[in-house]
Amino acid sequence: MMISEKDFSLLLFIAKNAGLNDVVKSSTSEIASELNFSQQTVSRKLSFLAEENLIERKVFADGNILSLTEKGKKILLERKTELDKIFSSKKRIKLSGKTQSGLGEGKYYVNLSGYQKQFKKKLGKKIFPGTLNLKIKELELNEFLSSKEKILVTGFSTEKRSFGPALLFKVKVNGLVDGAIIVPERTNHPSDIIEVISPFFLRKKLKLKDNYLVSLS
Amino acid sequence: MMISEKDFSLLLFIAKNAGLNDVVKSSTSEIASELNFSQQTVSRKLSFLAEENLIERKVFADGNILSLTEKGKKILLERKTELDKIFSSKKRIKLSGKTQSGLGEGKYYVNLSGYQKQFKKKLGKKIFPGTLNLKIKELELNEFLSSKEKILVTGFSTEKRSFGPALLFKVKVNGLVDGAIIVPERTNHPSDIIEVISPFFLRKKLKLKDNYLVSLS
DNA sequence: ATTACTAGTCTTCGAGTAC
DNA sequence: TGTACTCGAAGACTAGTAA
Repeated sequence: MMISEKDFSLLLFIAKNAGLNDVVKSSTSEIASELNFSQQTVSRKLSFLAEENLIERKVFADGNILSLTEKGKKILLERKTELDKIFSSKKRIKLSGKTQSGLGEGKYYVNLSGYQKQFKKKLGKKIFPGTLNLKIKELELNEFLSSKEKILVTGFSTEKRSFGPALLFKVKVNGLVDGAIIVPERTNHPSDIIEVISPFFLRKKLKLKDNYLVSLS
Repeated sequence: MMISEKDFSLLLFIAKNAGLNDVVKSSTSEIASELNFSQQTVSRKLSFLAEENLIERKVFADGNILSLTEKGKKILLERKTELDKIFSSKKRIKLSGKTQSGLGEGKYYVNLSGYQKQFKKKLGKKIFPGTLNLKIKELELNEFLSSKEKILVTGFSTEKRSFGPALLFKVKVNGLVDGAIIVPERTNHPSDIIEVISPFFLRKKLKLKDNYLVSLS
């Protein structure tokens, strides 16, 4: 079931006039002139909304008695929740860093299938087999990461050795490109270099060279 | 300009992914599969939204960079405000009263064109030339009225005499019918009788006789 | 890979009316 | 007054395809 904009306006009209738990009495032509629809459209749409169980409707000789059903209220609430989220989201804190040439270490780890599988599952996409190294200010990093959700990547063992767990923090690189900061869960040497993974080869996609300024948000 | 449901979904998609003040990069087909539209529809609708100045759009060979304009944000905010109102409205307090036969006094005052004009302007409809008298409990009345918005009706003078200002409080009679309680602004004798005006002849419309119970909300 | 035009199909609208 | 059916017109959608 897909409700149209006009359907939604009608639902809103009923909600406004009846409230969530009361009824409103009105005729199709009265509603029509209020919403700038035709009388016929209101008639058709009221039937539809009642059929879909979004409203309760009783038709009398002099108009309709209308109220919202639980399902109707739910639809309105869903909309409200979506909009609330959009307007309540805090301003993104940004973190700036400068590109560094990596040692190829990141590439090795990120390529391990024990990690790759989890990246795909938790970030939704296959990750480019390499990392972008950024030099940042440690103090800023802590503040930045504390505003982000932690995603845990568990450790695993191969026949030869074991690999520790890590944390991912989703970011937008230069405001556009999806990526994630990856840090070992228990790092013994705090560092001012972070590694960013992404479905894309970031150096190429963003045309980066060493010592270029990159923003994460 | 009337935006459709699909337009709105698209706007919402951009708002969710770009946030209010940032951009998002995506292709028409990517958005299409996300929203279950066709690629062509997304293309058409993005053009439309950009034309209507609801979004800013830059088209590149590998997709679009999209963000909300102030006008786009405003539309979302309007929706949010409407829904907030619906969900924040307190439960209506009700007031019960019993019908009384009036003295015809109310009818006289309500009929004066100096008042009638204001009724029409402030309540939106021509008022039936008569009042419904209800006997209520004064304590309940105060609480009830304090939850309502006051609408002021100004006094006026004719050649013969002058008429004082009054207050209106919009109500629903028996949960259905629009009406308003009217009280003189400076009443010298507090009373347990109130007068209700309405676009309709309430006694007839609600099939009332003396001493019938009527609810106001 | 993209975006977006064309053209045919499907959906939705409202004027005219019936009841 | 009401609601709501029919039916022709207008609008919106997508498959095919060009660029």
